[in-house]
Amino acid sequence: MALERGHRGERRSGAHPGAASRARTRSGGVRLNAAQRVAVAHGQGPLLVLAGAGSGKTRVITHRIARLIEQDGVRPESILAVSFTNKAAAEMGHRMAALVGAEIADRLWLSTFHSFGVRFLNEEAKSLRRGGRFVVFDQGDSIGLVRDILRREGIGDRSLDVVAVQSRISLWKNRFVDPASAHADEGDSESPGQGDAIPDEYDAVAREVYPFYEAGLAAMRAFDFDDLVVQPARILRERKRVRESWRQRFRHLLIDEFQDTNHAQLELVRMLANDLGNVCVVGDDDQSIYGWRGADVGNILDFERHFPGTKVVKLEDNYRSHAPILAVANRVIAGSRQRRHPKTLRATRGPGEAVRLCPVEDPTAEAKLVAREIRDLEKAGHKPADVAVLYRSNLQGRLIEEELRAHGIPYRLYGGTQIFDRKEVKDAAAYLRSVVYSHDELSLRRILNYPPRGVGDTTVDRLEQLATARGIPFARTLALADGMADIPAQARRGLAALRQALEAARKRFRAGTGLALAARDLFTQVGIERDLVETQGGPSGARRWQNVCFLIGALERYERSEVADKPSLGAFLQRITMRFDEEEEESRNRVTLSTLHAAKGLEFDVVFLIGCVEGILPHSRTTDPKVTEAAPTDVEEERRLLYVGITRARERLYLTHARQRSFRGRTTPVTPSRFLDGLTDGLVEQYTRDDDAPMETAEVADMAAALLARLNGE
DNA sequence: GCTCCTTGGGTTTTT
DNA sequence: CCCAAGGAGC
Repeated sequence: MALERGHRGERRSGAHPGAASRARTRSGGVRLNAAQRVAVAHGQGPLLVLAGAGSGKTRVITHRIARLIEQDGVRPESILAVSFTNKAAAEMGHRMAALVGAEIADRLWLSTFHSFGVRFLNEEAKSLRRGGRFVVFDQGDSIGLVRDILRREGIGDRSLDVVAVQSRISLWKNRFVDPASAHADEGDSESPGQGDAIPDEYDAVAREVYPFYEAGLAAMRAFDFDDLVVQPARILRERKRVRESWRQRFRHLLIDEFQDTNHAQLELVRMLANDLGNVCVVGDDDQSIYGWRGADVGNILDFERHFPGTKVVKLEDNYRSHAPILAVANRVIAGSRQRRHPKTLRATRGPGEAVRLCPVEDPTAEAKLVAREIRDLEKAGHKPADVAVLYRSNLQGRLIEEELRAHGIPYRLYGGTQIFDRKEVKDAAAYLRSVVYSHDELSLRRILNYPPRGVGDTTVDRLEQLATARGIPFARTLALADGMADIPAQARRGLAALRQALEAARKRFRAGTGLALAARDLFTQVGIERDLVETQGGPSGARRWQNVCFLIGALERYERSEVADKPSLGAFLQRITMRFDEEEEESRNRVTLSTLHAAKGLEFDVVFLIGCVEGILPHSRTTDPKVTEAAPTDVEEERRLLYVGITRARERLYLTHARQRSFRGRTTPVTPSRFLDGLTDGLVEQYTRDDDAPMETAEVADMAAALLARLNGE
């Protein structure tokens, strides 16, 4: 029954026995504090848990679920717990298994909004005009579709930002504004979702594209990420019987990270909530950092209005950080000018070290400081894995990376470009999609001439014209190309070869066994391996083929794990589109490099929060009046970003700010972040290293030795 | 149909 | 300054 079976296998391989997991909690053994107990003990009706950073919210959720099952006798399959990422959902599975045992944990519905949506739409497929099978478009696909439409319909010029157009449409969709209403909205200041954004040329373009976009999805039998939430919500709203049946299914809903939900997600929760209103939401408005992509902090601020009679519990005891770190965090967030649920984190861990405020000359010196400190920390017995370097933009990470490498300090980049986003993996996946989803024109066009087989733009145009003229799907024209005189012989041969390869693969995949093998054969047959390894050549070509092999490996793993259900290529593709099977985490001992956004939910003994300067944090895009759409609320989101970063630290926190940085090739002076104002009075201490100078011979020797040791170790 | 070069842009990102 | 994406040229 559980949506995410992923955690099963991992747990079997011996992850967390319950005792170990309990021993790990720092909240004074297994006892819950008073507020936590209230949240766990709450019976029927809506519950809002305002969980400050490090206040043990996951414990509350898991203990609450366990209590519902064990004391109230709620059946596990009638509990739906929604997280934001697959990783969080899997982690929840582990924790639940530790609490109530694997058999019971596996019966729970633990999922993300989006994987719930897929499950829902698969089940309700009959009532959808798109028929039984649908392809899921990720954001890249959506952008690709918008790009095609802009080109095909001749809208705008090429300076147009396609991403901006797609994001307007996405914001509309999430507010249930359909293409017709988007037109009706014209001039309405409420237009694209983000409150007081000024309607501009992009609204006009997006409005024009929107109907084509929706038609395109329908023709391709595709749902984009927004649809995965919006469509279930809409179906539940419009069909009483479907609604009643799903409401009966779930006695209790629990939603984590509620401050990150958007309008459509709230609506889905409302539609799923039964008459008892057994909805428990957990979150922290002070950690709301995804407003820019449509998250509405109002969902948590006004939860009591959405669900009358809500019981509110505040978790303010922090079990993570030492007092000075919390004092700084409280001070930073108290400066917020936005409406919030007032909260103050209380320290339960000892007093500890003052937060270190580090002025440096420039980002290079910043990187050097970080690397040198980490080396000293290692000497003092800290493990690299206990240390993180956090920053506003990925660009900043580059410099740190270089410096750590020079010092032989092992690191891992958190987030960053995922393996499934790599071009070669997307190409390979497009082949699989073309096999399964004959209507997925986007994927078909992607592979039509990859690897190069003599099919150029002209040929594609001809086929497209033919499809339009005859009113047939684009895919069907492949079979007709042979008879078309205006298509060059080479292109005809190429298309025939592609068609046969896809057809042969389709037969093998339909059998439902040996999926991975069939995929590998397909990739080899159409020449992906040859293209990467030979044509493109070099070590990078081999590595890219390895990435493709990773996809094959993921398919193989899926095939083996999902023995209960019948494995299907379609299900696999839906999973990878939703980043289900992310890269196996290298749990080796490494320093974490991460953006502030990606760091939410993580914690470390030592945190370096670099680039605390105006223009970076807050980012200039949110403060520069010249930049369209910069609203005052965006600056407050930057403040919360800093707050999130600060509260990642358990024992030691460095806040670094450079005096100058280079911007567009120019060296520009910068000032410390406004958010640091008022932190000087005893909360923090100034910290500089005295070796902030050319390296000494001994240090060079040290670095060389560290590097050598690493090279030998790998 | 493919390759090199110019041009423009440079925040965060999971699903 | 550095990178990615589209256009002109081969």
